[in-house]
Amino acid sequence: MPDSTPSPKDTCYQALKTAILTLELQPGADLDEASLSAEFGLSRTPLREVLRRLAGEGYVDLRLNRGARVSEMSHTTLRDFFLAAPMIYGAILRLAAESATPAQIEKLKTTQARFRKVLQQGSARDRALVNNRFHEITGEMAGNVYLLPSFQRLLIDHARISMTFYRPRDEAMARNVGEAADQHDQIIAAIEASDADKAAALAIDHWNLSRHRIELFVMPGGLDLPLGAPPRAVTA
Amino acid sequence: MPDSTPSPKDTCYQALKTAILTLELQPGADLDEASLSAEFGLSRTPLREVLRRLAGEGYVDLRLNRGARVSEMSHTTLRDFFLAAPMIYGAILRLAAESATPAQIEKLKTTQARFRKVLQQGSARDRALVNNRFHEITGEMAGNVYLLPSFQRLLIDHARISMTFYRPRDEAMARNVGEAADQHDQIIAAIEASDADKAAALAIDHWNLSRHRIELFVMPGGLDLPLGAPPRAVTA
DNA sequence: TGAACACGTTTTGTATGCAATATGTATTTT
DNA sequence: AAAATACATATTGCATACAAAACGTGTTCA
Repeated sequence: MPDSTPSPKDTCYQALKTAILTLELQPGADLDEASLSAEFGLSRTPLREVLRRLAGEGYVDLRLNRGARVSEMSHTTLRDFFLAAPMIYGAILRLAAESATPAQIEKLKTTQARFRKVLQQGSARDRALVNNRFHEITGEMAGNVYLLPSFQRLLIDHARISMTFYRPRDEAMARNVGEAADQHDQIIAAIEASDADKAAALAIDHWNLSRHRIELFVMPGGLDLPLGAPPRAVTA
Repeated sequence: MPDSTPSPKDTCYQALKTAILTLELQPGADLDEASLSAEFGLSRTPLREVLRRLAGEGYVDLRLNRGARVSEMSHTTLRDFFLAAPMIYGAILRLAAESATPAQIEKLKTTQARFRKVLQQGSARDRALVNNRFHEITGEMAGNVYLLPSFQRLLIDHARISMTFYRPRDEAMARNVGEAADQHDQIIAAIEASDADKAAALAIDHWNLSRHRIELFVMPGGLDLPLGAPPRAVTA
């Protein structure tokens, strides 16, 4: 039988991952080896291996002789993000539609059901995590080892960005998030119908919606700019 | 002044990397911690961290309680490879053309000069490594943190596939490799001219040539098949 | 007053020893 | 003779101890 008790190492790995995704550990935060190893009940050696792994996956940055930090999210990365995301996700959903297994589709539906639930009664944290899981599953469906590294790197920052707008006490925002859930349903339908073109198109739509959501958030109507900063056009 | 002596850890990391890229360490090969740590003069602890890092970058696979192996290259990955490569590399070169610095362009030219040199008088190993470096630099130029993970994963297997056809004692193959070098020059020109569309188009061409090279190699004209194995169609 | 320096503290990096898991071989059992 | 099992061996995983590097603080010197 499979070992039901997860090792402290796995626990630590998962905990750090979700803490970073949910911004409980903020970008740039210092990760002290001693305190972390104490917190999770393992010695520094395996903890360091966990940090190495997280670094490889893009969750943290390592600096020689100066410890680990939660990976940064600069403004330049936001631009890079929206350049890469539609292309990668388009390819992922195309492949997912071509080769998803029934079992995977079932898993995706279950996750989508959970997503709708947490949209109604969950926290921003729950929403970001379940949404993240939804997209992770589409990545598993695509099953292309060369696309996955970038896709998962995208999902990390997508989850972190999500955290800023998944607490919508704002009408426009709530409607936007509801639309995202509808798109999830369409994505599932396209995958189930093996309609690769439809799936790829929906990927683009999904990111356009996401970008719009961010613009709603980053540009809530006009913040005061520092003196001397010239106003910039929002659209390209 | 910067430390001129590389640490044993870095030496080990680089050595393993190039050994894997050049197939000196073959896909699936077992990596024994004890012997490796002895070979590179460091203890198992830092060596394990090197292996973890290499795993994160896609060079090796880790199996719980069963050590590290050089990552496999199955036939299914070859298909995935040519699905992902043109898209990713197209995007990389597009971005490279948009934002390469003069210093980076200079580095690319230097590398291309080295490439032409090793094409004439270098080993297959040299050719694969310098070609790999050429494309790595284009990745640096693009500078998009979300695209790089997949791109570097592609470059690993590209280098390993290259190793099989960079020893051309075959006329068609030699011409093909020469064409690749010409394409490199065109790529440099497009980047220097900030011509993103041209660069992206060249990326596609470059992969088509690469695919053709592989077909030449995988289908050299007809090997004797084992009895009972039905002949298969080459094209889809 | 300000900058540089020296020293003590803190934190990261490495080595070694031990525990746990997997592997290979010989023996036993049917 | 084949399969299963028990045991010895080898290899990986983890904890601790030590070395080295970075950081903060207080002092000295211009």
